[in-house]
Amino acid sequence: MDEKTIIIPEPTLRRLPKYIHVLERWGKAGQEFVSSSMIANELELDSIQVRKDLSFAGLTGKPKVGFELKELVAALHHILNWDNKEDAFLVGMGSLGEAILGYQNFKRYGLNIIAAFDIDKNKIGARQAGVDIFDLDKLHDLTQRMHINIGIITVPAEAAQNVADIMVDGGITAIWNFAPIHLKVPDNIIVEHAQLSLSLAVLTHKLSSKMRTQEAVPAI
Amino acid sequence: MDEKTIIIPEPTLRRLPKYIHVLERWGKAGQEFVSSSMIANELELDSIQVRKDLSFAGLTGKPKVGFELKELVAALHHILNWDNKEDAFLVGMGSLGEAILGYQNFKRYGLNIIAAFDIDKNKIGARQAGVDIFDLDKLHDLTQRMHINIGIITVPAEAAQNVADIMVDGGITAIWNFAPIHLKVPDNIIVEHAQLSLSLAVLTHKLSSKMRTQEAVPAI
DNA sequence: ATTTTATCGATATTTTTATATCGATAAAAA
DNA sequence: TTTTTATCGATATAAAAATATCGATAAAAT
Repeated sequence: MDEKTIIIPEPTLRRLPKYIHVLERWGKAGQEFVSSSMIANELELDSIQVRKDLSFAGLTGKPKVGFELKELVAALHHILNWDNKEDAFLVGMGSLGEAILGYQNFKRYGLNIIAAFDIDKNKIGARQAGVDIFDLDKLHDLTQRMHINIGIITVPAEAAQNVADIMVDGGITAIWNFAPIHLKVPDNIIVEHAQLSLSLAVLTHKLSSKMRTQEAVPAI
Repeated sequence: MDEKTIIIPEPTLRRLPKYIHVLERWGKAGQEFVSSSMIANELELDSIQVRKDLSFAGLTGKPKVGFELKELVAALHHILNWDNKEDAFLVGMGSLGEAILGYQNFKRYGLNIIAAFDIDKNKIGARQAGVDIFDLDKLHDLTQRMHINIGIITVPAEAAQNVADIMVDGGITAIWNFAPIHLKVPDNIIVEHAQLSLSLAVLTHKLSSKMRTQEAVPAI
């Protein structure tokens, strides 16, 4: 009842995986307690921010020692629903699709890709990373019959909207979109754009501003 | 002189590629002018926000018609330094590394990956997507000799810090990091984390909140 | 020729996010 | 046992980002 009313800010959501990653690493090393300041220090964040983010986990930390590590990891996983396995379909077996299929780590995040789709006859029927590749024709039917919630789009931009339409029609409720195009879907469908170019944009812009600054102030 | 003093907010930087993508699509279709509201409508954003973002391009739009499309695309490219080719090294020829190498589109963003590195003897010496794969041993020397600015890290988390250290030591100034770990580098080095898990976190959290809400309010 | 309209661009307001402050508390040190 | 210390957690403030307002203007419609 509480869980659904609390809205977690997106910037916080994006930091939670970072916390999980450090905590899991420390957990393997045998650590039992962690404090906000330890995490902040490791990730070069503000400890107040970390504490606020962690507060969404709903745990109470002990003064002077912090939080019980395993408990905290479990709570963070729960927030992201990474403690639940969720089946997904992936469409587009180009290089990016293959990479995502091959990247076993997603299973740790509860993402279980159980089938892939493409239009290329040479790919259809084959298996990749233990997953069968089907004809795109089958997407609608299989989505519906298997009650799949998550669809991953790794097709070229021109094909993406069509794939999204088929997914939505088949009952998919969340789309992870890697194509560089804004998908138009009904309001109740969740779309997360995971476009590498957005991240690259930040990098290249910062690099060029930096180079400009250095040119302006030559070696002292 | 103006260019370096104006700081562009990161949320804006992350939207610029989206604008570029739509504009290029429309440009191919023969469109000559675009308005903020057209873009906003297409991307489901606020037109005021789009106008403010576009203002960083430094162009003046005409009332009633908007901006000259080609001019705007060029200006946006320039902000991101995508009108300049920048050589880069990629380290880690796992599935993600291969995907990035194979994803030719990055060339459109000015990113030119000219060599790849790994520690796997079976991969070293081979070519992938027209790029030679070298022994990691060679990374430091080649970075230095070729004055490479951008390093891309696609190795497992455990190996990432070491690779980053070698890159920094070799003179790299910007790192695009795909490993799920926070890299510790000197202040003057730019690091952009492009971790898929951050984006997945937003998706899975939203999906689970949505499912909880639907459970609470069963079919009407 | 005049009015209407869609847009820009500047400034103002609101909302969101990040950061600071401070009392309370449990562990460690004196 | 008392003091010091590191932390939590709540509340307050500041900074950043998103959104609203409004006059100016050029194109289109009347």
